[in-house]
Amino acid sequence: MDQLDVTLIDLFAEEPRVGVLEASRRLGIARGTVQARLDRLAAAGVVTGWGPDLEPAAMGYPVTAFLTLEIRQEASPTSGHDRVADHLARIPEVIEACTITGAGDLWCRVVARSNPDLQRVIDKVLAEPAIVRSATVIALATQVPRRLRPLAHAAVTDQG
Amino acid sequence: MDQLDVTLIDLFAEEPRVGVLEASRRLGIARGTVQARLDRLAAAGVVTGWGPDLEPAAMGYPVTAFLTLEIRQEASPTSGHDRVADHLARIPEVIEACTITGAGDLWCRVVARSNPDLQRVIDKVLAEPAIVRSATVIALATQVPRRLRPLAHAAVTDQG
DNA sequence: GATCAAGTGAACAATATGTCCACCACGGAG
DNA sequence: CTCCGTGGTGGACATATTGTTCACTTGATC
Repeated sequence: MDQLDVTLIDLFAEEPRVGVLEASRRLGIARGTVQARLDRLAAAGVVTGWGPDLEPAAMGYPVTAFLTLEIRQEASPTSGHDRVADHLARIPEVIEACTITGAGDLWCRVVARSNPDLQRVIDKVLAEPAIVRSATVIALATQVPRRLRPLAHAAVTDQG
Repeated sequence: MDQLDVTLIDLFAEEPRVGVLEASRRLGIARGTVQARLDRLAAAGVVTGWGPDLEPAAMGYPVTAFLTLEIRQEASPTSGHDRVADHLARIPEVIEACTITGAGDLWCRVVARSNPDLQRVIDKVLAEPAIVRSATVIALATQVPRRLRPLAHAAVTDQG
Protein backbone atom coordinates (compact mmCIF):
# COMPACT_ATOMS: atom_id res chain seq x y z
CA MET A 1 0.00 0.00 0.00
CA ASP A 2 1.92 3.01 -1.22
CA GLN A 3 1.23 6.23 -3.04
CA LEU A 4 0.82 4.49 -6.38
CA ASP A 5 -1.83 2.19 -4.98
CA VAL A 6 -3.80 5.15 -3.71
CA THR A 7 -3.49 6.98 -7.02
CA LEU A 8 -4.72 3.86 -8.73
CA ILE A 9 -7.70 3.56 -6.39
CA ASP A 10 -8.53 7.21 -6.91
CA LEU A 11 -8.40 6.85 -10.66
CA PHE A 12 -10.69 3.85 -10.74
CA ALA A 13 -13.05 5.41 -8.23
CA GLU A 14 -13.40 8.57 -10.28
CA GLU A 15 -13.55 6.94 -13.68
CA PRO A 16 -14.69 3.36 -13.36
CA ARG A 17 -14.78 2.91 -17.11
CA VAL A 18 -11.03 3.26 -17.57
CA GLY A 19 -9.53 -0.12 -18.17
CA VAL A 20 -6.20 -1.43 -17.05
CA LEU A 21 -4.51 -0.27 -20.20
CA GLU A 22 -5.87 3.25 -20.05
CA ALA A 23 -4.93 3.47 -16.39
CA SER A 24 -1.36 2.53 -17.18
CA ARG A 25 -1.23 5.27 -19.80
CA ARG A 26 -2.64 7.88 -17.45
CA LEU A 27 -0.16 7.09 -14.70
CA GLY A 28 2.77 6.51 -17.01
CA ILE A 29 3.47 3.01 -15.80
CA ALA A 30 3.46 -0.40 -17.43
CA ARG A 31 0.20 -2.26 -17.88
CA GLY A 32 1.57 -5.26 -16.02
CA THR A 33 2.26 -3.05 -13.03
CA VAL A 34 -1.33 -1.88 -12.88
CA GLN A 35 -2.63 -5.41 -13.07
CA ALA A 36 -0.17 -6.60 -10.43
CA ARG A 37 -1.08 -3.74 -8.10
CA LEU A 38 -4.78 -4.39 -8.40
CA ASP A 39 -4.27 -8.10 -7.81
CA ARG A 40 -2.15 -7.30 -4.79
CA LEU A 41 -4.70 -4.90 -3.34
CA ALA A 42 -7.42 -7.49 -3.75
CA ALA A 43 -5.25 -10.21 -2.22
CA ALA A 44 -4.45 -7.95 0.75
CA GLY A 45 -8.14 -7.42 1.30
CA VAL A 46 -7.88 -3.67 0.83
CA VAL A 47 -10.12 -3.84 -2.21
CA THR A 48 -12.98 -6.19 -1.45
CA GLY A 49 -15.01 -5.75 -4.58
CA TRP A 50 -15.89 -3.73 -7.61
CA GLY A 51 -19.62 -4.03 -7.36
CA PRO A 52 -22.07 -1.31 -8.27
CA ASP A 53 -22.66 1.18 -5.45
CA LEU A 54 -26.35 1.31 -4.64
CA GLU A 55 -28.26 4.29 -3.31
CA PRO A 56 -31.18 3.34 -1.03
CA ALA A 57 -32.91 6.67 -1.56
CA ALA A 58 -33.02 6.11 -5.31
CA MET A 59 -34.52 2.69 -4.71
CA GLY A 60 -37.40 4.21 -2.81
CA TYR A 61 -35.97 4.12 0.71
CA PRO A 62 -35.07 7.71 1.55
CA VAL A 63 -35.37 7.36 5.32
CA THR A 64 -32.41 6.16 7.35
CA ALA A 65 -32.51 5.37 11.04
CA PHE A 66 -30.23 3.92 13.66
CA LEU A 67 -31.58 1.42 16.15
CA THR A 68 -29.94 0.55 19.41
CA LEU A 69 -31.19 -2.77 20.70
CA GLU A 70 -30.87 -4.37 24.09
CA ILE A 71 -30.73 -8.16 24.03
CA ARG A 72 -31.97 -10.51 26.71
CA GLN A 73 -28.85 -11.96 28.25
CA GLU A 74 -30.38 -14.96 29.94
CA ALA A 75 -29.35 -18.46 29.07
CA SER A 76 -31.24 -19.67 26.00
CA PRO A 77 -31.13 -22.55 23.51
CA THR A 78 -28.97 -20.47 21.21
CA SER A 79 -27.00 -17.39 22.14
CA GLY A 80 -29.18 -14.29 22.17
CA HIS A 81 -26.82 -12.43 19.88
CA ASP A 82 -26.75 -15.16 17.30
CA ARG A 83 -30.50 -15.43 17.24
CA VAL A 84 -30.93 -11.72 16.84
CA ALA A 85 -28.23 -11.45 14.18
CA ASP A 86 -29.97 -14.17 12.25
CA HIS A 87 -33.26 -12.39 12.60
CA LEU A 88 -31.82 -9.09 11.43
CA ALA A 89 -30.12 -10.70 8.46
CA ARG A 90 -33.53 -11.75 7.18
CA ILE A 91 -34.83 -8.20 7.08
CA PRO A 92 -33.79 -6.47 3.85
CA GLU A 93 -34.24 -3.02 5.34
CA VAL A 94 -31.45 -3.75 7.81
CA ILE A 95 -28.38 -2.45 6.02
CA GLU A 96 -25.83 -3.32 8.67
CA ALA A 97 -25.63 -4.30 12.30
CA CYS A 98 -22.95 -4.79 14.90
CA THR A 99 -22.50 -5.27 18.59
CA ILE A 100 -21.33 -2.26 20.53
CA THR A 101 -19.99 -1.16 23.87
CA GLY A 102 -22.07 0.94 26.22
CA ALA A 103 -25.70 0.92 27.16
CA GLY A 104 -27.09 -0.87 24.12
CA ASP A 105 -25.97 -4.27 22.95
CA LEU A 106 -26.58 -4.05 19.26
CA TRP A 107 -26.55 -1.21 16.83
CA CYS A 108 -28.15 -1.35 13.44
CA ARG A 109 -28.83 0.85 10.50
CA VAL A 110 -32.15 0.53 8.76
CA VAL A 111 -33.87 2.28 5.89
CA ALA A 112 -37.53 2.79 5.12
CA ARG A 113 -39.80 4.18 2.43
CA SER A 114 -41.12 6.93 4.70
CA ASN A 115 -41.47 7.83 8.34
CA PRO A 116 -44.66 5.83 8.71
CA ASP A 117 -42.99 2.98 6.89
CA LEU A 118 -40.18 3.14 9.41
CA GLN A 119 -42.65 1.95 11.99
CA ARG A 120 -43.25 -1.15 9.90
CA VAL A 121 -39.52 -1.83 9.69
CA ILE A 122 -39.05 -1.32 13.41
CA ASP A 123 -41.91 -3.69 14.09
CA LYS A 124 -40.22 -6.29 11.94
CA VAL A 125 -37.03 -5.86 13.91
CA LEU A 126 -38.80 -6.06 17.25
CA ALA A 127 -40.60 -9.24 16.27
CA GLU A 128 -37.70 -11.14 17.79
CA PRO A 129 -38.55 -11.78 21.45
CA ALA A 130 -34.89 -11.79 22.51
CA ILE A 131 -34.91 -8.03 22.03
CA VAL A 132 -35.99 -6.45 25.29
CA ARG A 133 -35.64 -2.78 24.49
CA SER A 134 -34.89 -0.50 21.57
CA ALA A 135 -34.12 3.11 20.87
CA THR A 136 -34.54 4.77 17.50
CA VAL A 137 -32.72 7.75 16.06
CA ILE A 138 -33.58 9.09 12.64
CA ALA A 139 -30.88 10.40 10.35
CA LEU A 140 -31.75 13.85 9.05
CA ALA A 141 -29.19 15.37 6.71
CA THR A 142 -25.95 13.83 5.53
CA GLN A 143 -23.04 16.03 6.56
CA VAL A 144 -20.20 13.84 5.40
CA PRO A 145 -21.18 11.23 2.81
CA ARG A 146 -19.66 7.79 3.27
CA ARG A 147 -16.12 7.95 1.98
CA LEU A 148 -13.01 5.88 2.42
CA ARG A 149 -10.55 7.40 0.00
CA PRO A 150 -9.34 10.13 2.35
CA LEU A 151 -8.54 7.32 4.75
CA ALA A 152 -6.51 5.55 2.08
CA HIS A 153 -4.51 8.71 1.59
CA ALA A 154 -3.92 9.02 5.30
CA ALA A 155 -2.92 5.37 5.52
CA VAL A 156 0.04 5.87 3.19
CA THR A 157 0.91 9.42 4.20
CA ASP A 158 1.07 8.84 7.93
CA GLN A 159 2.86 5.58 7.91
CA GLY A 160 2.57 3.00 5.18
CA MET B 1 -36.20 -0.92 -11.54
CA ASP B 2 -37.55 -4.40 -12.16
CA GLN B 3 -36.46 -7.96 -11.65
CA LEU B 4 -34.02 -7.84 -14.53
CA ASP B 5 -32.28 -4.80 -13.07
CA VAL B 6 -31.81 -6.60 -9.79
CA THR B 7 -30.50 -9.71 -11.49
CA LEU B 8 -28.07 -7.54 -13.38
CA ILE B 9 -26.90 -5.82 -10.21
CA ASP B 10 -26.46 -9.17 -8.50
CA LEU B 11 -24.46 -10.53 -11.37
CA PHE B 12 -22.08 -7.59 -11.47
CA ALA B 13 -21.78 -7.52 -7.70
CA GLU B 14 -20.80 -11.17 -7.57
CA GLU B 15 -18.55 -11.21 -10.58
CA PRO B 16 -17.27 -7.74 -11.30
CA ARG B 17 -15.07 -8.97 -14.12
CA VAL B 18 -17.93 -10.03 -16.33
CA GLY B 19 -18.31 -7.50 -19.10
CA VAL B 20 -21.48 -6.30 -20.73
CA LEU B 21 -21.25 -8.96 -23.40
CA GLU B 22 -20.74 -11.83 -20.99
CA ALA B 23 -23.59 -10.55 -18.83
CA SER B 24 -25.93 -10.52 -21.82
CA ARG B 25 -25.01 -14.13 -22.54
CA ARG B 26 -25.54 -15.23 -18.94
CA LEU B 27 -28.97 -13.66 -18.75
CA GLY B 28 -30.02 -14.55 -22.25
CA ILE B 29 -30.72 -10.99 -23.32
CA ALA B 30 -29.29 -8.70 -25.96
CA ARG B 31 -26.10 -6.81 -25.27
CA GLY B 32 -27.80 -3.52 -26.02
CA THR B 33 -30.36 -4.25 -23.34
CA VAL B 34 -27.69 -4.74 -20.70
CA GLN B 35 -26.01 -1.50 -21.68
CA ALA B 36 -29.30 0.39 -21.71
CA ARG B 37 -30.28 -1.00 -18.30
CA LEU B 38 -27.00 -0.06 -16.73
CA ASP B 39 -27.20 3.42 -18.20
CA ARG B 40 -30.73 3.76 -16.90
CA LEU B 41 -29.81 2.61 -13.42
CA ALA B 42 -26.98 5.11 -13.33
CA ALA B 43 -29.19 7.89 -14.65
CA ALA B 44 -31.84 7.09 -12.02
CA GLY B 45 -29.20 7.37 -9.33
CA VAL B 46 -29.70 3.80 -8.17
CA VAL B 47 -26.15 2.94 -9.15
CA THR B 48 -23.90 5.75 -8.05
CA GLY B 49 -20.56 4.28 -8.96
CA TRP B 50 -18.47 1.26 -9.72
CA GLY B 51 -15.49 2.15 -7.63
CA PRO B 52 -13.37 -0.30 -5.71
CA ASP B 53 -14.82 -1.18 -2.31
CA LEU B 54 -12.25 -0.42 0.37
CA GLU B 55 -11.86 -2.21 3.68
CA PRO B 56 -10.59 0.08 6.49
CA ALA B 57 -9.36 -2.87 8.55
CA ALA B 58 -7.10 -3.99 5.72
CA MET B 59 -5.72 -0.47 5.46
CA GLY B 60 -4.65 -0.57 9.08
CA TYR B 61 -7.77 0.83 10.71
CA PRO B 62 -9.48 -2.11 12.38
CA VAL B 63 -11.29 -0.11 15.07
CA THR B 64 -14.67 1.42 14.32
CA ALA B 65 -16.51 3.77 16.64
CA PHE B 66 -19.64 5.88 16.58
CA LEU B 67 -19.56 9.37 18.00
CA THR B 68 -22.58 11.35 18.98
CA LEU B 69 -21.81 15.04 19.13
CA GLU B 70 -23.71 17.89 20.62
CA ILE B 71 -23.27 21.20 18.84
CA ARG B 72 -23.40 24.64 20.35
CA GLN B 73 -26.62 26.16 19.06
CA GLU B 74 -25.88 29.80 19.78
CA ALA B 75 -25.75 32.36 17.03
CA SER B 76 -22.34 32.36 15.36
CA PRO B 77 -20.65 33.79 12.25
CA THR B 78 -21.45 30.62 10.37
CA SER B 79 -23.99 28.01 11.34
CA GLY B 80 -22.67 25.61 13.93
CA HIS B 81 -23.56 22.60 11.86
CA ASP B 82 -21.78 23.87 8.79
CA ARG B 83 -18.64 24.63 10.73
CA VAL B 84 -18.59 21.24 12.33
CA ALA B 85 -19.37 19.43 9.08
CA ASP B 86 -16.49 21.25 7.49
CA HIS B 87 -14.24 20.31 10.34
CA LEU B 88 -15.24 16.65 10.16
CA ALA B 89 -14.77 16.52 6.41
CA ARG B 90 -11.11 17.39 6.94
CA ILE B 91 -10.50 14.38 9.15
CA PRO B 92 -9.80 11.29 7.06
CA GLU B 93 -10.75 8.93 9.87
CA VAL B 94 -14.30 10.28 9.75
CA ILE B 95 -16.01 7.87 7.37
CA GLU B 96 -19.43 9.46 7.45
CA ALA B 97 -21.50 11.89 9.45
CA CYS B 98 -25.06 13.08 9.59
CA THR B 99 -27.40 15.07 11.74
CA ILE B 100 -29.87 13.10 13.79
CA THR B 101 -32.97 13.41 15.88
CA GLY B 102 -32.88 12.91 19.61
CA ALA B 103 -30.41 13.82 22.30
CA GLY B 104 -27.33 14.28 20.13
CA ASP B 105 -27.11 16.61 17.18
CA LEU B 106 -24.61 14.88 15.00
CA TRP B 107 -23.68 11.28 14.53
CA CYS B 108 -20.47 10.14 12.95
CA ARG B 109 -18.61 6.99 12.21
CA VAL B 110 -14.87 6.99 12.69
CA VAL B 111 -12.12 4.43 12.39
CA ALA B 112 -8.76 4.17 14.12
CA ARG B 113 -5.59 2.08 14.08
CA SER B 114 -6.17 0.83 17.63
CA ASN B 115 -8.04 1.68 20.78
CA PRO B 116 -5.33 4.08 21.96
CA ASP B 117 -5.29 5.57 18.48
CA LEU B 118 -9.02 6.11 18.76
CA GLN B 119 -8.26 8.67 21.44
CA ARG B 120 -6.16 10.58 18.92
CA VAL B 121 -9.00 10.55 16.42
CA ILE B 122 -11.53 11.67 19.00
CA ASP B 123 -9.23 14.48 20.03
CA LYS B 124 -9.05 15.59 16.43
CA VAL B 125 -12.82 15.61 16.22
CA LEU B 126 -13.19 17.53 19.48
CA ALA B 127 -10.71 20.16 18.39
CA GLU B 128 -13.66 22.09 17.00
CA PRO B 129 -14.90 24.41 19.75
CA ALA B 130 -18.49 24.35 18.47
CA ILE B 131 -18.74 20.81 19.80
CA VAL B 132 -19.89 21.00 23.40
CA ARG B 133 -20.28 17.36 24.26
CA SER B 134 -19.59 13.93 22.78
CA ALA B 135 -20.35 10.31 23.47
CA THR B 136 -18.36 7.41 22.07
CA VAL B 137 -19.47 3.89 21.36
CA ILE B 138 -17.06 1.31 20.01
CA ALA B 139 -18.20 -1.24 17.47
CA LEU B 140 -17.26 -4.74 18.55
CA ALA B 141 -18.29 -7.49 16.15
CA THR B 142 -20.08 -7.10 12.85
CA GLN B 143 -23.35 -9.02 12.94
CA VAL B 144 -24.71 -7.97 9.58
CA PRO B 145 -22.11 -6.68 7.14
CA ARG B 146 -23.10 -3.65 5.11
CA ARG B 147 -25.32 -4.89 2.32
CA LEU B 148 -27.79 -3.27 -0.03
CA ARG B 149 -28.68 -6.04 -2.43
CA PRO B 150 -31.38 -7.58 -0.23
CA LEU B 151 -32.95 -4.15 -0.24
CA ALA B 152 -32.86 -4.03 -4.01
CA HIS B 153 -34.69 -7.34 -4.09
CA ALA B 154 -37.28 -6.04 -1.67
CA ALA B 155 -37.69 -2.86 -3.67
CA VAL B 156 -38.89 -4.73 -6.73
CA THR B 157 -40.68 -7.56 -4.95
CA ASP B 158 -42.79 -5.41 -2.65
CA GLN B 159 -43.77 -2.79 -5.10
CA GLY B 160 -41.76 -1.72 -8.10
C1' DG C 1 -55.11 2.72 -34.98
C1' DA C 2 -51.10 5.66 -34.03
C1' DT C 3 -47.23 6.33 -31.18
C1' DC C 4 -43.46 5.81 -28.02
C1' DA C 5 -40.23 3.34 -25.17
C1' DA C 6 -37.71 -0.84 -25.05
C1' DG C 7 -35.68 -5.05 -26.77
C1' DT C 8 -33.43 -7.75 -30.62
C1' DG C 9 -29.85 -9.17 -33.74
C1' DA C 10 -26.44 -7.84 -36.61
C1' DA C 11 -22.53 -5.49 -38.30
C1' DC C 12 -18.14 -2.69 -38.10
C1' DA C 13 -13.64 -0.81 -36.78
C1' DA C 14 -11.06 0.12 -32.79
C1' DT C 15 -9.53 -1.28 -28.57
C1' DA C 16 -8.62 -4.01 -24.48
C1' DT C 17 -7.66 -8.35 -22.38
C1' DG C 18 -5.07 -12.47 -20.86
C1' DT C 19 -0.86 -14.32 -21.05
C1' DC C 20 3.49 -15.13 -22.29
C1' DC C 21 8.53 -13.60 -22.54
C1' DA C 22 13.33 -11.52 -21.55
C1' DC C 23 15.45 -8.01 -19.16
C1' DC C 24 16.66 -4.49 -15.53
C1' DA C 25 16.96 -2.49 -10.80
C1' DC C 26 16.91 -2.73 -6.00
C1' DG C 27 17.36 -4.50 -1.21
C1' DG C 28 18.26 -8.03 1.94
C1' DA C 29 20.51 -12.50 3.14
C1' DG C 30 24.32 -15.17 3.06
C1' DC D 1 30.72 -8.76 -2.19
C1' DT D 2 27.70 -11.75 -4.55
C1' DC D 3 23.37 -14.16 -5.03
C1' DC D 4 18.65 -14.25 -5.17
C1' DG D 5 13.64 -12.70 -4.92
C1' DT D 6 10.45 -9.16 -5.70
C1' DG D 7 8.70 -5.73 -8.54
C1' DG D 8 8.84 -3.03 -12.60
C1' DT D 9 9.39 -2.56 -17.91
C1' DG D 10 8.37 -3.15 -22.74
C1' DG D 11 7.01 -6.04 -26.17
C1' DA D 12 4.56 -9.64 -28.45
C1' DC D 13 0.41 -12.55 -29.73
C1' DA D 14 -4.35 -14.31 -30.49
C1' DT D 15 -8.76 -13.63 -28.75
C1' DA D 16 -12.52 -11.09 -26.88
C1' DT D 17 -14.87 -6.91 -25.81
C1' DT D 18 -16.33 -2.28 -26.60
C1' DG D 19 -18.73 1.65 -28.69
C1' DT D 20 -21.74 2.66 -32.08
C1' DT D 21 -25.13 2.54 -35.56
C1' DC D 22 -28.75 0.26 -38.13
C1' DA D 23 -33.42 -1.84 -39.24
C1' DC D 24 -36.99 -4.54 -37.29
C1' DT D 25 -40.27 -6.25 -33.66
C1' DT D 26 -42.79 -5.78 -29.65
C1' DG D 27 -46.13 -4.18 -25.98
C1' DA D 28 -48.37 -0.72 -23.66
C1' DT D 29 -50.51 3.89 -23.81
C1' DC D 30 -53.39 7.22 -25.57
